[in-house]
Amino acid sequence: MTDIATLPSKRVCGTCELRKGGDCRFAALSGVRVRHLAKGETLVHEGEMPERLFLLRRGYLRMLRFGCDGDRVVMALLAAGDVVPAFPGRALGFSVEAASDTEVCEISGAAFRAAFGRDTALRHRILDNAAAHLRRLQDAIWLRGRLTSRERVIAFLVQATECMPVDRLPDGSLRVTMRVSRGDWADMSDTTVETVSRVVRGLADEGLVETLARHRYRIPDIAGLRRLARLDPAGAEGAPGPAPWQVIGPRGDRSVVRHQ
Amino acid sequence: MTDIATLPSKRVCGTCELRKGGDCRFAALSGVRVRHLAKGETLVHEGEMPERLFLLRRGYLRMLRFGCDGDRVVMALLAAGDVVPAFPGRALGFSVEAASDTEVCEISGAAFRAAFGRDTALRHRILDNAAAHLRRLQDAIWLRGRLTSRERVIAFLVQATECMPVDRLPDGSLRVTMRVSRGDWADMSDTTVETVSRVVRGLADEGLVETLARHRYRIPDIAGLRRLARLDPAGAEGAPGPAPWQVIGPRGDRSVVRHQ
DNA sequence: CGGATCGGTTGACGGCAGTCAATGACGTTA
DNA sequence: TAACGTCATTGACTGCCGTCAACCGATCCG
Repeated sequence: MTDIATLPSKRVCGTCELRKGGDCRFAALSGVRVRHLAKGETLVHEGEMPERLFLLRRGYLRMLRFGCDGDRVVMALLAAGDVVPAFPGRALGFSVEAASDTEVCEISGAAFRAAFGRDTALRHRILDNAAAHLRRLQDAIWLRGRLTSRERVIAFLVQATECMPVDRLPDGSLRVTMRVSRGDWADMSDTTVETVSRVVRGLADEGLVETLARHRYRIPDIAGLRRLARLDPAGAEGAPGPAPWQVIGPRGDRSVVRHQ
Repeated sequence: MTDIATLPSKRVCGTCELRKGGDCRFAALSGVRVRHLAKGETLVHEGEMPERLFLLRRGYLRMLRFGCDGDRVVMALLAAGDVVPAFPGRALGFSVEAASDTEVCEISGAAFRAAFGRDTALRHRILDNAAAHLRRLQDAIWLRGRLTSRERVIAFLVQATECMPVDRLPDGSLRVTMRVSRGDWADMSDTTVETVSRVVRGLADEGLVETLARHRYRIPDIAGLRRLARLDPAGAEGAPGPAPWQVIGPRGDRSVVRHQ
C-alpha cells in the first residue's frame, strides 16, 4: 500500500496546500519525495536512524512507544504541517504510525544539512519546531500528572475543536468531527475505550455533548467543557493555567494564542 | 542570596570542571556570567522570555510547572553540564528551581545568536541538546503512563545510581547518596512522600535496599531493582525496553550507552 | 441468510495509590 | 530543657479507574 513518488521539488510544492498557506518549513528545499501511507501503516520504527526529515502534508500521524508485552503509549498526534521531531543521525525514541490516510514529504538528510548550514531562516524554523515539540511534551506530562482520566478525555475533545474539522451551528454551538477512533481517543488520553465511553455518556447525560453521528458531536457549551477539564486557570492568581493537549497544530507556535 | 558575578570568559571557564571534562557546550563563548542559587531559589519562571541561555555548572535544577491550586509537576531534573532547554525569544513552558545549591552559567542571547550563526559545531551541540531533552521527556511520558507508582519510585533510585555520587563496596554492592529530599524523590516519581516511604520500607524488608544514613543507601543487587522497575526488556523480543529516568546526564547523549 | 469480525457500550469487581491523620525522629532556637 | 518546625513513617480509609466479561449494532463475506 506504500506508494513513493520522487518528484522535482517544484512539482510537489507547487500544488501543496501547506506552501500556499505558508505552513511549509521546507518549501525552499529540493529533492523532496512524497509518500502515501494507509491508516495504521508505520512510517519509522523506534530505534531507527532515519536519514531524512518528515513533514506531514495531509492526515494525522501518532508518535508512540511500545512495551515488551505489547502495550503502547501514544505521546503525541501530528497534524498537517507538522515536522516529525527527528534529527538525521540520531536514533529515534519513538515509532511513527499513520492515524489516518496520510501524505508525508520526505527530505533527504544531505539536502537538509546543506540547507541548514546556509539558510538562517530554516535554522530558526527547525529550532522553533524543536521548541514547539518540547512544549507539547511538557504539556502531555502535565496533563497525565495532574488531570484525572475523565478530565483528560474531555481535554482531548476540547483540543479536537481546535485542530479538527469544526463548524459553528446557528445556535452558537460547535459541531466537531473527530477524525480518530475511540481507541485513538483513549490512547491520546492515556486511558481505556471503556472510560472514554463512560465519560462521553456522562457528558451526554449532563447535556454538554450530543452525539450526532459516529465521530460527530455537537457541543453547546465549549467553555463549560474547558472548565470541567481544568484547562483554564480557576483562580485569578497570576499562575498560568494548565496547557492544552499535545496535538501539534499546523504552526509550531500556535499554542501561544490558543487560549487568548 | 543571589550572587551574580560577571567575569571575562577566560577567567570563568579556565577553572571550570565542565570545560576540563569536555562537557561544556559554550567554552568558546565570551560574556559569560556565573550565578549562584541557594536551594529552593527560582532561576526563571514559567511564561518568561529569558534573553539568555543557562548552563548548569554545579548542583541540580528541576524543571516544573505549577497549577492554580498550588500543586506542581516536576518534569525533569538537570545535572551539571546540562543546558536548560530554553530558546532566547520563546516563552518558557516551565519554571526552573534549584534543587540544591547550584552555580549556573548565563550566556547572553546576543552572544549566543552570533555564535550560532557562525559556529557549525555549536549548532550541532544545540540541536543535540534539544534532541536529548525531547528524548527525556518522551521517557518521562512512558514511565508515567506504563509504570506503577512503586515501579517509578524504584526507577528513580536506579537512576540515582547512574548520575549521583556512588561508590562500590568490597562486597560488590553499591552505596549511593541521594542528593534530593524525599519530597523531590516523590515529585520526580510523580507520587507522594508516603508512597516513597512505603516502597523504601518494602525494599528494605526484601533485603534489596539498606538505609545507611539519611539519604544514603546500600544496594546489594542493582540488577534486581532494575527488574522490579521493569527498566529492562523482559522478553527477548526485538522490542526495545523502557527508557531510563528523565534526569539529563552530563552529556546530552549519555542515554545511548546507559544500559549497555 | 448465518456467521464472523470489529467498534462501541454497559455492568460488576477489585486493587493501586492518594488522602487524611497521628506519631516519631531530628535539628534549631529561646 | 522545653518548645517548635521540618521531614519522615505508619495506619486506616476511600475512590478512581483499569480489567474482565457480556452484549449490541454495523459491516462484510462466503
